[in-house]
Amino acid sequence: MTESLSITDLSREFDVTTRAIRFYEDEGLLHPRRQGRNRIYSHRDRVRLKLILRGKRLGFSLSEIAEIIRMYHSEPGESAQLDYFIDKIRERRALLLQQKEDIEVTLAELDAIETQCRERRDNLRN
Amino acid sequence: MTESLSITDLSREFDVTTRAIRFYEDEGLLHPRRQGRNRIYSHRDRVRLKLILRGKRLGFSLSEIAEIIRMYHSEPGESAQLDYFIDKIRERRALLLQQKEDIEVTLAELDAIETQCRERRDNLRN
DNA sequence: TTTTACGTTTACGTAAACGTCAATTGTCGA
DNA sequence: TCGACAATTGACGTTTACGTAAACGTAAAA
Repeated sequence: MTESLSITDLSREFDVTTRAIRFYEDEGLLHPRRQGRNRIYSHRDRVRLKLILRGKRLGFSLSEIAEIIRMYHSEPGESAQLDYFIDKIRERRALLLQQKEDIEVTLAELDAIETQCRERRDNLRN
Repeated sequence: MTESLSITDLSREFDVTTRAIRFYEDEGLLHPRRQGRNRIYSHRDRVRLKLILRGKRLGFSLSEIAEIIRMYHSEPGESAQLDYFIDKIRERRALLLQQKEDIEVTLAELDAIETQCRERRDNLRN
C-alpha cells in the first residue's frame, strides 16, 4: 500500500491541470514511475508537488524551485559545496524576509482602506 | 518644489530599467505628466512605482497590481461598490495570509537544511 | 561644432508557463 | 466487441513582462 496516485488524483487534490503536472516533469521537477505508459505518483511525488506549488505561490520560477528542491535532496560531499548551499539558503531567506515585510505593510494598508470603506458605507446607509 | 524626477532618477533609485517604467505606463499603472515629450514624475508617481514593485515582489501580475491600486485610489460613492471593494480586500488578505504561512513553513525548512549542512561541513573539517 | 548623455517612439524578439488540439493507445463495463 | 473514457505524446499557440535595436530629438559639455 504505497499510496500510488494517478495524475488526475493529484490534479484534483491540488487543483492544477494534468498538463501542468506533466510540464513539471518535463522540467525535471517530478519523476513519477511508470506502469506501462501511465504515470504513477508515490507519496514522495505528492510531497514534491506540494513543494512546487508552495514555491509558485511565493513567486519563485520553476528553475528556482528546482534549485530549492536540489537543496532539499542533495547529499553534497565536499565542504565547498556545502558552503555554496549555505550561501544559497541565506539568499532565499533574505528574499523571504523581504516578502514577509512587504506582506505586513500591505496588510496594514488593506486594513486602513477597509476601515475607510466601512465608514463611508455606513454613512451612506445612515 | 514638487519633487519632480526624471525617468532615470526613478530607474536608478529602484533598480528597474526605463523600459520597464514606460511599460507600466503603457499598462495604465503610471501617469507622469509631460514636459514637451519628456516624462516628469511627481512624488505621488514615485510612491505608485514603489507600490508596483512591492506587488511584483509578492508575485502579483501587473493587472492584479492595477486592481490593488484602483482600490487604493478609488472614491466609490455607492454602497454596493463599497461592498464589492470590501470583498476584494478580503480576498487579497486571504492570499497574503496564505503567503505568510508559506513563508513561515519555508523559513523553518531552510533552517533545518542549513543546520544539516553546517553539521556535515563541520564533520568534514574535523 | 562635435560628441556625449539622456530622452523619445515604434517595432520586433524572447523566455516562462502553461493551454489547446490532434492522433493514438489501453481499459473497462455493457 | 463496441463505445465511452482516461491517459499518453507531440506540436503549435498564447499571455505576460519586459529586452533590444533602430532612428530620431535636445541640450550641455568639451
